[in-house]
Amino acid sequence: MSDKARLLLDTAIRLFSERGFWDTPTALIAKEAGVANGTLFNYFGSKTALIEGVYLSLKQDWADHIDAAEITGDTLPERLQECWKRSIEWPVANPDRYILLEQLKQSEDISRGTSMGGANMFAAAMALFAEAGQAGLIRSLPTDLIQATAFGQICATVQHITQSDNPDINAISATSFDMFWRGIAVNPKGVAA
Amino acid sequence: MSDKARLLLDTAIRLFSERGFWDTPTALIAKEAGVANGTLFNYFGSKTALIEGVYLSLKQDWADHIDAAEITGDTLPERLQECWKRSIEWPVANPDRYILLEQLKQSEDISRGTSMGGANMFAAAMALFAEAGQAGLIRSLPTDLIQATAFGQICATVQHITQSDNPDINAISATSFDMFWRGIAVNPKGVAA
DNA sequence: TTCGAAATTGACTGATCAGTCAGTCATAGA
DNA sequence: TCTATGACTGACTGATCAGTCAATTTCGAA
Repeated sequence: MSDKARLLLDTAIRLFSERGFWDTPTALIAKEAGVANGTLFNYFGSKTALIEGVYLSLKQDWADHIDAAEITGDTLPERLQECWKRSIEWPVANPDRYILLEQLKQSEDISRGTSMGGANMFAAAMALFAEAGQAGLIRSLPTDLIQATAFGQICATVQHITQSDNPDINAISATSFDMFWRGIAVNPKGVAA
Repeated sequence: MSDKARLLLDTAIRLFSERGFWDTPTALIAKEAGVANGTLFNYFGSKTALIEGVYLSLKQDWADHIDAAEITGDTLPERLQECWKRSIEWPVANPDRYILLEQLKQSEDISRGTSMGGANMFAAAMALFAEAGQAGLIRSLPTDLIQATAFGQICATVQHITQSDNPDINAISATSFDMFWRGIAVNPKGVAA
């Protein structure tokens, strides 16, 4: 990706966060990025293409945070908990970007193809779930349901943290993972919150 | 609410579902509702006011479904499970309206005041949680986190059902409640999925 | 230094649409 | 029947904006 495209994306992310998609003319994005109106359309063929670019960029940011370093931990649940914690950190650290991403996920402008494409944010976690299933640590439950539940609970945790004063992020993250793990584990005793 | 306002709301809900907010001109809503352009603005002062009306109407629909009949059940967990099941039924039965509601919840057009206002969809469930807490059935966890988690897991369950072929809604609903209850209960043994 | 291709520019256009308002008309009350 | 009321109408306006394109600038290669 060229520097100009990167600059336009970052400017768009900032302005979309501040003003919303439909109150942010492309001309303003170009102006704030310091390029001409027409230049924006050299890099993104339409406003919709720009919005899709923003979506993929935010998703990639989140995925990169989760995959930033090797997942370590003695036991599978510990490694899963590490994934869980990282998944919560990015939205908490980047609330504006997270809100924007949530809006885009629902938006009619993100085609089904685009919404599926790009980074799979939870590839690492999914692999660990598969391993845990093989190891007999998880009760027999639909994989889809486990994944959707995990994502739903992570978002719920983010919301709870965001609304708290002085939250202890690590503690809340551990508590919410404990709730989740008790729900799916064959023998949840092994993990303390 | 007058018949005309109701008619305009229903027409708007249908068109917003079919075409999205920003591809639905107010003139089209009025036309499809069989009234003049200007009449829409007699009932809703602006397009934003109309959108907020749609949001409140959908939220009320969902709440009405949950509160449709007295919650019965011998034990508190059974009554909670009944609430859980009803909460899932409406989105599954009205996927278009549910998707629209999710979009609106994120939308910049719904002011914080509006998003808080209107029916509290989970008032009945909240009361039951409070009772369960008093009765010592629930572990010590932040109330906020429990509520957010419940909502997140319900939405995850809806997503899972929506993506399934021939889903057994009652069974999945029971399974997902079981996952949730194991997460928060002092002694989850009492409830079988 | 010259040349050509590619990148950049920004004034412009054509279409869209929220919201207005002067006028119409159905109805109720006298 | 006559009149007053206000709900309703729909053509119109003023502003907005995505996207275009001919002109200009940049820059690397010869």
